[in-house]
Amino acid sequence: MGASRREHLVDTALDLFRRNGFHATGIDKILAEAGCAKMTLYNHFKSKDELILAALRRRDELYRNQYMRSVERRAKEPRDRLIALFDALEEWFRDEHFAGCTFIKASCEYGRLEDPIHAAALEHKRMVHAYVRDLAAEAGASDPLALSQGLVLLMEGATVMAQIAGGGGYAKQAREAGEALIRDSLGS
Amino acid sequence: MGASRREHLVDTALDLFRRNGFHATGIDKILAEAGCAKMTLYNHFKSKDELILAALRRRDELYRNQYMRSVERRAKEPRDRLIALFDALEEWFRDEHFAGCTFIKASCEYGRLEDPIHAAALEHKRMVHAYVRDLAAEAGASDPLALSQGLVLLMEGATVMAQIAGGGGYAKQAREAGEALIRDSLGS
DNA sequence: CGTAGGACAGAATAGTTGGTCTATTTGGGA
DNA sequence: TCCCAAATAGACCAACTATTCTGTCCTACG
Repeated sequence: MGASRREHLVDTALDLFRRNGFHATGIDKILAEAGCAKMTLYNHFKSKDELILAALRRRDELYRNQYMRSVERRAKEPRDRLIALFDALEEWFRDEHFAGCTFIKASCEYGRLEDPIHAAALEHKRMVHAYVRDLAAEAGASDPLALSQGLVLLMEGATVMAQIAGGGGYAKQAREAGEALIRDSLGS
Repeated sequence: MGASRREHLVDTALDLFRRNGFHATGIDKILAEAGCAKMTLYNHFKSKDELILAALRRRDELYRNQYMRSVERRAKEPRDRLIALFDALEEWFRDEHFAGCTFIKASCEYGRLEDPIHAAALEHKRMVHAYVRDLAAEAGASDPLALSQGLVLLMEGATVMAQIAGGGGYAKQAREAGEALIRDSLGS
């Protein structure tokens, strides 16, 4: 169970951070939940901040894998996949464990741009946005960047509103607006 | 200076909350910044949470006044005002004190929907969205609610991205996508 | 079998948190 | 000028924070 103790620590930390926030989650609570000793934490990580960074890396890995897989499972054609972006969002929002975007939350709690935690959040967003841009290019948009930027803002807006309002039909609203943008950029 | 001590306390608390977050801002820091004693805080407010709620009320009042005024100053015709929503956003993002949306941040740090602080954030969003919906109706949109929902998601998305990326051209991107939605809904 | 590494519980660290209490000083209105 | 309400400074509290250290135990490997 050697190497997996670290993973288990990161996973339970991520879960608590997502549910209760970063500042509000003390180390003692993480250790109690994970059922391990204080020194095994500080053996694997220099500080709480490094544990947070590890948790964000894990979340990025999990989210991108899950989300992109969900999009690609739903549609094969690039254009259809642009629309599937929003259906995959809806699936996420419907998850009983949905608690908003962990990276938006991280950037809220660690607001200074030069903070490594904030930088990790920005990096995650960049990766997701690059994925959307690539899809828009594959779909043959006249201006893939502009289209993807519009879609991305709708996605982020829906995510933030789903978090604040606790669900609601925001993915559907975003999808309808997104379809208009796609029509506008790809015709028909 | 009697009644204004309370106001001054709320203002400096709001400023610190906006810059450094809610959990990360202790009452001692607020009191030091405001230059007043602990008992005058607890004389006016039952708890830190109540001070936060007062700060959010103040922020709501300030923001809506400023933002709507900015929109209405920029354009007279309802349709033009729909576009001015994004120009007013840009003005906000460019402000050197811009630090993201305080209400999104509050909902991130107080994630439970039943928390009064979270509820205050939702209420603020509802008010802003109602304003956009009214503008869409005045502009004669075929489906004012649908149009306003699309515009609102673009606005929230741009706000969140401006916060994470620290500025950038998100207001302009949102405006371009918004213009497409408006064209789609109002013609020409 | 012996030993070395890892994880364990738990105490001690020093600092901060939100909140209470008291005793003193201030300032504005009658 | 007097008085009362409000603001003040500052001690005090228990609980919590992240982090370090000690000492014991278990397990896997040589």
